[in-house]
Amino acid sequence: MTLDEAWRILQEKQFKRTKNRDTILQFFSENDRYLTALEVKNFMEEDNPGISFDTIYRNLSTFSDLGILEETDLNGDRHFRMQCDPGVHHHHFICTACGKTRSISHCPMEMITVNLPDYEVEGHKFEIYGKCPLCVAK
Amino acid sequence: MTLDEAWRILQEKQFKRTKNRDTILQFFSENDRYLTALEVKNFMEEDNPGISFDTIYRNLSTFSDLGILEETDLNGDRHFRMQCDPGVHHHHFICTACGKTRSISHCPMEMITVNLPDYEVEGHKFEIYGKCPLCVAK
DNA sequence: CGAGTGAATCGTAATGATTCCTGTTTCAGG
DNA sequence: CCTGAAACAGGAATCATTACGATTCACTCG
Repeated sequence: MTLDEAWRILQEKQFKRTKNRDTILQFFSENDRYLTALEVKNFMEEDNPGISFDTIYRNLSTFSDLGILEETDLNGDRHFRMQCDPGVHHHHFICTACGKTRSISHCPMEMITVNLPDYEVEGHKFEIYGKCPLCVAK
Repeated sequence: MTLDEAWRILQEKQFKRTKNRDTILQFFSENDRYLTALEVKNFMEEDNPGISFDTIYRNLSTFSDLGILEETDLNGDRHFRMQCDPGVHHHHFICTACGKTRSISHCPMEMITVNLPDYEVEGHKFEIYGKCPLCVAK
């Protein structure tokens, strides 16, 4: 997702355009991988030393709710990345060394829900972990 | 997995037979679902009020390492359940209401790794969330 | 069977991520 | 430019999890 698309969504929902939101989105648009709140904070402190975790988490949650960011739990910590393909269902390979991701378009759900009659499926999680070609080379 | 199988593994690896480990395994063998450390602690306090979290987590981690328990992160918290089919790769449907699980034998990995040449796959996570037939009925 | 040894445990303190609270600042609209 | 609502800063609180020194326990061997 581009910065413009993100801001279009935010303004449509009446969210204000603030410096902090700009900086956060900027950071995500430059980093094509899952990031933690701490990484975001470290980046933001460069030009806003007093930034608070409250601000970070509030905005990350907002962005996640609006579908601007994708969110996942890795080792019990929340991680966020720019929504890579809005509206298109997909999964990720996640590099455990550098954090970079690769989209996986195949989703196993259709094949499986057939075998779950009477079950009410609400969601699912499918992620593949390993080393990307670049990190394998090292 | 049965209690006997679990103890066979533990004794093979020279782990001592303690009251706490007995109680923990007992609890898991009676509850066919993912449990938190807190749930385990609450159960154990009935006959051991002074039980410490250190003991709980240490043993849960040990059991998980030995393949006696299966472990997963749900909403950022560690959850454990008795290994249901040792040695046989499978996934789970997890009921978000009662926590009960149902094994899913189908695994989408073969189909996908083909499309990840040069990637080094270390692991994957596939879980389905929703309501089981019993909880749907309510 | 009873002492010795290292594993296991207890009790509590520390940690790290996340959330909450309160007063202050900033944004957008009139 | 003024104003109310949204957003923010700073710090305290919470929750799960881990760490640690002191103590107890399970098993071994004499």
